[in-house]
Amino acid sequence: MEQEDSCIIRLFSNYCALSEEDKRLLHRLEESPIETRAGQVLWEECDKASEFCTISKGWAYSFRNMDDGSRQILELFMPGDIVGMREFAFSQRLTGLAMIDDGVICHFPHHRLMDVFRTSTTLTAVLFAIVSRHQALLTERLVNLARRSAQQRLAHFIYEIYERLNQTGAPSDGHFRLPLSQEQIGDALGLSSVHVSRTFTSFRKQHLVLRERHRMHLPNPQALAELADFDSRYLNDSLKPIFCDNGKQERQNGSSNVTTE
Amino acid sequence: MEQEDSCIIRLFSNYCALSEEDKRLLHRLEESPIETRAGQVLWEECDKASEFCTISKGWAYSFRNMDDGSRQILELFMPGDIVGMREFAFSQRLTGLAMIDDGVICHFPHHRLMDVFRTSTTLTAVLFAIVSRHQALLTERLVNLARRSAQQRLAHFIYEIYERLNQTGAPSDGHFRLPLSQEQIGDALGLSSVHVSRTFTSFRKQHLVLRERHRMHLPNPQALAELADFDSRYLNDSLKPIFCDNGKQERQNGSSNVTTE
DNA sequence: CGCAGTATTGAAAAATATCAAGAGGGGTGG
DNA sequence: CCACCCCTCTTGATATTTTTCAATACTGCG
Repeated sequence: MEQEDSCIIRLFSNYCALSEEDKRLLHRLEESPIETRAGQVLWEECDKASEFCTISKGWAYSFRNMDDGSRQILELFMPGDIVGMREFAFSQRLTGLAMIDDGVICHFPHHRLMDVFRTSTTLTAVLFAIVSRHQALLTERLVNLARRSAQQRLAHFIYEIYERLNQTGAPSDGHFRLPLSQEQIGDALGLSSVHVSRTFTSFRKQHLVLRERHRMHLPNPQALAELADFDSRYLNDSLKPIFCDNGKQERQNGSSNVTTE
Repeated sequence: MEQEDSCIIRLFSNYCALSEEDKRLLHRLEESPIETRAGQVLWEECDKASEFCTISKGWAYSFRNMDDGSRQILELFMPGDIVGMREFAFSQRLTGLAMIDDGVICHFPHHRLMDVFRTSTTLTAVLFAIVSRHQALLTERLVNLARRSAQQRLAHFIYEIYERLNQTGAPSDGHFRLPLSQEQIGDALGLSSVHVSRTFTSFRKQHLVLRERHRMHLPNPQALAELADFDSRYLNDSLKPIFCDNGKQERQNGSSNVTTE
């Protein structure tokens, strides 16, 4: 219980109580950390894919460069996230990965995951839960891009980040850092940077979002969430206790049960 | 080797040679098949989630109803697909599921998956591979919706289906059935049904896609793929042999290796 | 001080949605 | 077999949203 510094372990612990053996296994996924610089591209779209990585410090994003020169940012990763699961079944990367901040990441090869499958049913289940949650994020982003106006998209994007940050513990009465340029935000939302700027201006006039360089302030998060038609189930509901095997198995009888409700 | 009728087993076999024991385990996921009718809603967005299901016959789609009355179709499922993984970590459904065709589906509870984790590392890895491939599809759809014109979106959508159908074996010189109305296609692509109609008309004039009710004909699939900026890696590359444990393990030494190249 | 990246604002253009009217097709009941 | 109706599709006119282009301002930094 002493090496709780690891964000991976903290992340996994959200889903299930871990045995010491499990923790030891997880620690192996964080061997050989590497310092990275802001803007550094960790891999390009067609690179060979035989590794995952975990992000220990800093933010990163996955992206795709389009034929017409534009770019789509697909996912935003924060400390504790596991990156590269998408390519488990693939030999090549399907998206690039770049650091936003300076940070620290740890690579580990695909077959290390096989060790986990072989050794710990608990960790396997938690991994599945993490992938499942990740897919929920992707789905929500898809809905956001396909069906909402520019205002709603931006509101949703900002509010999602705000919520994710709150979940990691840092309670921030509406203030937080968002180290993305308006162009990058546009790349994430499928909007031109010009329109992102206009939308921010509009939000400022409505007193919904105040942005000063990379510092954000939400005077009224509730209102922003409503504008975005934000349904937070996809972020919150996933922290329910998962079926765990280690020792106490009594949780497995009732079907699914929620933590707080 | 005699019960190869099961599409689940066929699907899994794409990734890895299966032991008889594995096949038996898989068969348990297809117990108690249920007949379903076209249009039938298998679950709604907020239903309790404690089951997956496999689709044995027919097509289905997942959807999300928006506040403004519109609807987003997220994924298209075909025989052999496993549905509902997204909610493994959740207590509620995040999207609805509806049948397009008459069909046959099989439910199985989440904890049945735990049996798989406990019993077969091979199947666990294949499951991961399937989820990974599924995530690749989602990602591609996201890029499609965020970054492409209506023409490209529709072209990409149609060509993806064409490719997926080809992969399941039915080689169809450009002819296939697409049992979706133009309104449903619009719901999938974030376009109005009117605009889908216009785009189809334009395709007909360009001799790219001929659609007659639910029958599609692609006189020149190549051209369509080019228009869509279609990169088929996300569909094809995933069939590489995955690290398998059963018996012959020699595949695990080299890092990742591709089947055909 | 000047420079490069970033943000703002206006005007015009392009893409897509909405509204509305009509056409075709297939099933059902008389 | 016909009439009718519902559903899907098509097409035109107009409205809205977002993009693009261009000019200018801001900011931190060497």
